Amino acid sequence: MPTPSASAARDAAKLEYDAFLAACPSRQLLDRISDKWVTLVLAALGGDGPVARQPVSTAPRPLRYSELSRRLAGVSQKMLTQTLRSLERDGLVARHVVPTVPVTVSYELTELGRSLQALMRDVKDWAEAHMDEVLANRDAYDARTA
Amino acid sequence: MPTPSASAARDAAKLEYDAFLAACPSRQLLDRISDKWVTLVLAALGGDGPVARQPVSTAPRPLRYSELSRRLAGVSQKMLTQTLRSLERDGLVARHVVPTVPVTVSYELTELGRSLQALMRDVKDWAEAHMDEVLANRDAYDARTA
DNA sequence: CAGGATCCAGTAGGATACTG
DNA sequence: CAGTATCCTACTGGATCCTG
Repeated sequence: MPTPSASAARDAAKLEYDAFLAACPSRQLLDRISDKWVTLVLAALGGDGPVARQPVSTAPRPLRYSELSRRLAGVSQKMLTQTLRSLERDGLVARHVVPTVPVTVSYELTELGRSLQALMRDVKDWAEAHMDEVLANRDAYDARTA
Repeated sequence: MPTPSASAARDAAKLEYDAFLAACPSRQLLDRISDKWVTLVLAALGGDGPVARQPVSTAPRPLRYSELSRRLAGVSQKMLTQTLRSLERDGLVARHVVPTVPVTVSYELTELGRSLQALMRDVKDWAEAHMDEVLANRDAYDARTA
């Protein structure tokens, strides 16, 4: 199944699925991945560098559950677990359990996950890079409508 | 031109803002743009072609409110209006009112909006392109945990 | 046509407590 | 450590009615 049909299937899929249609499964998938925590989890697991800022600093490596919860400041354990389960089910992250005591669990991106992470990282970077501009626009809008 | 918040600040912004921090404004912005309807509205206004499939078909042009609601199948008028207002306030879309009777309102992407749309289009395309793979992963996961 | 205003159900998501 | 289970609230978002 996973063979050279990669690019061929990709092209066919683009014609099959259309997120503009309410009933299309891709609409649900879009809804899933359009999530703050999904973006941040992927970013954390993928290393936060724009491309390869410092190959040493935050290189993509498996992260422990506790590392993730520390990295994603403010995330509740419920949302973190829920997000991780969802990503695991969709095959975007792989979960590794080492039966030490207490157990050691780590997460890392799959190939599929990395392909999405590359896109989501850009979105996260966009948000950080254009924050000032957006803030200024909001002020202008609010002043205009006040 | 010693403006502290002009272009120099943009570069610094990448270092200033960090969506991993709960209190950072960019976290809120990330939350805003990580929205199904935002993605779809931007895609609709930007033309849905992957890059330039048919320069004639769905070229980026201003869209009427009713055109948008038809394009985004299943969107409620509340969500559409709310999304458009939010995008307008953030300076991602421009709203044009022509005082005919009844009024004619159209929306188009701003420069800033186009910069984000380019990223979000990739995300939407990703969802459509990898739908089959994700679906297969879900089946495998569900079978495994059943 | 392009919304504004309400009402209301569903659920996302936080806080807390417990467990292998 | 890495969760699961439960409770509970607040907000999301759809449906409906109304207007310039």
